[in-house]
Amino acid sequence: MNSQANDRAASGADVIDLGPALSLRGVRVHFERNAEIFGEGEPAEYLYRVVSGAVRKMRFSSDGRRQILAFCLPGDVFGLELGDTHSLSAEAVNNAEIVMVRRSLIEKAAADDPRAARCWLQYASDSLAKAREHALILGRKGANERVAAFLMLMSERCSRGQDFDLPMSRSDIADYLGLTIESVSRSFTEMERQHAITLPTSRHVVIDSRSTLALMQAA
Amino acid sequence: MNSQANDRAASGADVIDLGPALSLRGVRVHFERNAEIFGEGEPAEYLYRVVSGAVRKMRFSSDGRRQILAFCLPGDVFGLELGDTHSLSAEAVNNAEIVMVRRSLIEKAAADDPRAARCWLQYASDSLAKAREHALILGRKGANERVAAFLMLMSERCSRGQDFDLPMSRSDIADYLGLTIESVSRSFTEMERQHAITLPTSRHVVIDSRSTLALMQAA
DNA sequence: CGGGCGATTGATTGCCTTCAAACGTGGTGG
DNA sequence: CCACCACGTTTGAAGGCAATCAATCGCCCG
Repeated sequence: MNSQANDRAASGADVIDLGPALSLRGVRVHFERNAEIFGEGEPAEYLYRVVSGAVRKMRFSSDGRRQILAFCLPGDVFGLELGDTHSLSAEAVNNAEIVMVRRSLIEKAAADDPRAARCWLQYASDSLAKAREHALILGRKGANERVAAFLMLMSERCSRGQDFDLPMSRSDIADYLGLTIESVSRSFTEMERQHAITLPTSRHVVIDSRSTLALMQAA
Repeated sequence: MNSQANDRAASGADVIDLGPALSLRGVRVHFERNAEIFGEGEPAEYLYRVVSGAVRKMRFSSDGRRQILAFCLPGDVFGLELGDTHSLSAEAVNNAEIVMVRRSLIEKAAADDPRAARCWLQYASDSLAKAREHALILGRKGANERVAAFLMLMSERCSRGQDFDLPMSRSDIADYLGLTIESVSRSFTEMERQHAITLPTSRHVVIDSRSTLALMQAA
């Protein structure tokens, strides 16, 4: 069902599109749940685009704690580096279809065409905005606020109505928000108790009151 | 001071340098302590470079809490946007000399010269790396870890030996690290107690044991 | 000398983490 | 088809750490 949407959107799903002036044909690859796509420090030879499924970008702090910096959902491009190596790791959250394009193609396009360079710049700028938004969430003190903000984000990305499926586990959410899985779970329960959401299953979220959710996010 | 500005022997103090291929002459301006340099949502007509002093980049969450996203120290470039408006505010932490350059000059240079475009890209990429590092600090759980990590960062930037001056107040540090001023103060005291640092004054930091500090940073 | 501001210290509260156990679901093998 | 296990999730109880409230200190400046 979602293959329909994706096939249509890319008019050939094996293309990576960074803007009107930068569209490149690539190879489609399948990654299984929890498979590593690339690791921190590895040579950055490709960039990637999610066709279906989800990807987590992550790093480990020196004491072994995992930090998830972002989730990539269908349509998102990731792994594009300026330097020679990847500055973080990427894994498939669940079974995922990924398109890969050699980075050298991007570099050539950017060197030849200023408009392509601008597309690349736009991508970098968007990444920065997302990273700042994430830092803002992490700066929030309360667990409920963080989880509410996360749900608002995900509903904008995933939802075509009032409900959607979370691609990732509680553990992933916890590592993204700087909390424990127990705290995340408790926040979900609390939001259900306040009739902001309903959870038919642990992964399926129904937004009952967007305003209540927005309230929890702000305070 | 105009004669100073025209003096090329100023070794480019009134020049913004984004790399070998992108160097632009600007105007030097003075900002007083706590003066706003630009506000969130304002038109982004200039980019800036710190000559002396320090600048804080910040946003406010919906409930009024201030979040500092980064400090800019001498040499740092800030305020360069791809869109029409600034995505955050900037204020002088203390009296500061700032060089301003019209953004249109950068855009023209980038459109004409691919190497200039690449410098801009490099700047964006560096900003992203810093934002991620910040997110990593905020994701760490302990207050001591955050403050230790902050001191390590600042000592790399500010210090030419074992000691340096912090340009910003405890309140600024707290809003950067997602803590309260009391927690920051207690962490400083704790690090003094462990003989990692000494504080001759509240702003002047002496690093007594970099290894102890590194240990606290890790966890 | 007095006032004001930032920083430190102390006492208490509250929230999140930790440790622990129970629950539910999906998958496998009997 | 059902029993059973594994895994992710939820819930409970207790402790720890940072926030909060409040008072004092030190310093700069008038």
